[in-house]
Amino acid sequence: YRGRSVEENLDLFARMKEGEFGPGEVVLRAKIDMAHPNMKMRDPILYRVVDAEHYRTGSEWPIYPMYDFAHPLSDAIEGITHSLCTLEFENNRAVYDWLIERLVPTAEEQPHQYEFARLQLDYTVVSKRKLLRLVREGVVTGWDDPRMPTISALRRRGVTPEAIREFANRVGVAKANSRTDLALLDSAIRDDLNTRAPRVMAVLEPLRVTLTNVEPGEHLEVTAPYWPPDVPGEGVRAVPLTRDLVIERSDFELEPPAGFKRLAPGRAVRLRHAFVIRCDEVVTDDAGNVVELKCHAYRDSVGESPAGVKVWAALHWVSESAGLPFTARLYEPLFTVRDPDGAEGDLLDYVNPDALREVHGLIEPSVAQDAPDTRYQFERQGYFWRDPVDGREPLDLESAGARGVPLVFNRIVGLKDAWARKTAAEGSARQDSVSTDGLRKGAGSKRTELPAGTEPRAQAEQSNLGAVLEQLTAAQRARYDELTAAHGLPETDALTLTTRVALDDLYTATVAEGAASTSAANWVLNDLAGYVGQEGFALTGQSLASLIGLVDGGSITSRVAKELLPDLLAGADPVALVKERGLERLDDEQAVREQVAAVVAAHPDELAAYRGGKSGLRGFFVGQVMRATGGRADPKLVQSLVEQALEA
RNA sequence: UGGCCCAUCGUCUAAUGGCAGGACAACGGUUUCUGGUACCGUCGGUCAAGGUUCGAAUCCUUGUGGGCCAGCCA
Repeated sequence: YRGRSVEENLDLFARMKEGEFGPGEVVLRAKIDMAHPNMKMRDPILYRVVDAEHYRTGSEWPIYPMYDFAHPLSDAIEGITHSLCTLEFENNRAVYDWLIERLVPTAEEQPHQYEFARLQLDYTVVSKRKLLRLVREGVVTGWDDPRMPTISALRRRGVTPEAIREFANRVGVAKANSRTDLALLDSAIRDDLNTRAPRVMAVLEPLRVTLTNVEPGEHLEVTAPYWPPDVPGEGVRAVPLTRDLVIERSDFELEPPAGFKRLAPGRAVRLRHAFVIRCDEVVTDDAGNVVELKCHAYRDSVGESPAGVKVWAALHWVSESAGLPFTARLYEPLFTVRDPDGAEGDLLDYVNPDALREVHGLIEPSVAQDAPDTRYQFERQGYFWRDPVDGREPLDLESAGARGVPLVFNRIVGLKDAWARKTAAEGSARQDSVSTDGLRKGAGSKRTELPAGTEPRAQAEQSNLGAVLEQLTAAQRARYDELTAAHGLPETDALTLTTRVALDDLYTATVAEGAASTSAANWVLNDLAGYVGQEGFALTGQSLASLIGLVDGGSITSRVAKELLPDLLAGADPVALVKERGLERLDDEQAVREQVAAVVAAHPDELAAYRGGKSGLRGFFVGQVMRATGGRADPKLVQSLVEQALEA
């Protein structure tokens, strides 16, 4: 079909549009190159017949463009300048450019496609297909299940847009495939919520505390500020304080380990915002579990320290009779491995069964008066808000005391917990010493493991050269011998020239114009290899030879020569350019010395740092002088003068 | 196997060929009625080997590792 005439194709396309053909019968393709190394360029399909119901045109319109056709056209029509997409479309850019060049007349109007790496997160997957499977198979409750990495899930969990943007800023944009640590997300969320979440007290896993010297019916009240002193914000609330309280189970230890700063038998701690209590008696059940603490209250210690009593910590608490029962949903990473995509076997084998944990606790009653979308910090626990789907029933204060009020809080993110970190670290250290290493997954880096058999690399390369030489044709072999023997080029250089004809042509032309063979080879191989063969490459051997002459003869610095390169590639004459722009090398010691002095004088801080031992700054000074002279100063001279000036 | 892309502290990311810097994490300290916050400090990196250059994370070559492409999907 590639040979069919334009007229015939146009007619066929018109009939395609009229709906004469069914799906699969005909297709419109771009005639590019069926042998193109990039598969996307092998005559890509542009239009096909689709038998589908469109939400606006119904089944009237029968043909639809492929992505590769629609993308460049819609960009051009909409006046897009930079079209951004993810890395997997890199190969498609060739088709994009091919179409744009043919369809958009001027370079100024031509849009360009740029690719960037997709954001991937540790311990989760972000591919829509895989997330869909989690939804379909009921691993999660839906796309907005707070365990999911979707925007709707983050929103439901309580993460603010500002936190997500800040996270995105911290991650940045690059072309390297990477996988971001969840800690980066967590810290962005905490930074955001720290200044906007009022503090309240909630006990997630309650342990009963009875204050022996507070009467059963006695109703005390403390006034507590919503904000700590270091966070701007005003307002207070009343917190009921009664004989019956609860504290966090983890805030009491029968036998406190070293470093444990909380409540234990005989110890005293402060009830946050209230008085200090002392644990006098521990009540256990038949199985030996701690079920209740009987404590003495230092009732005069609100706002002051009781004399002669060591206060170990300040603990959050809630009145058992006045507090509101609630459910807390605690979220952990969705998967048990850092990279579930890369793990062997079925994805679902790595789902973390504890990604959602529900606990039932008590919260201070003040929250009943707040807007339902208030985000709180539960002191010493984390940031929470009421789940927008299951936890937003209007709260009736009258009935709030009654159990069964649907008060459901999501943990948005936990607070940093130095104590938990410490105990976890010690725990795993103990484990490691017992178990064989590697049981705790090797969190090691992606590429530190060296491939097996890299030892005898030098040898391998040696024999590799021999093997490559074997494969050369007779003509190539002759050329290789000529370059190594007659021209005196190193083996690797000779080999590259031998196998890359375009480079060899330029090299030959340059040498023919009188350039030294090693200089010519260095320039061609090191500085020009990336440009030779590109569109608009107009550098001749003559021009290169005269450039080399200028450098080797000491007329210009190599730095200036390299800066001239873009002009030379476009066909400019080096000698004329140097004359026109006044780029001759600056050898006048007095003039350079003045420049050095000026630069040193202009950077007193750097000078002090250098003299303080930051010797790398010498390069900074050299660079500044080179810049000041437009790259013209003889770098060796600059180097020695800078050294003199810095040591002076 | 071919073509294209990528490689910098444990993680993410900067650095017109001229100071390898920042954030997170970790570790230590100060402050604290949150083992939070804030502040100070410490540790730690250019995948490897060659080459070009006065000077290379940056340019060249080769190697290694990773990603993408062979749908009438996007």
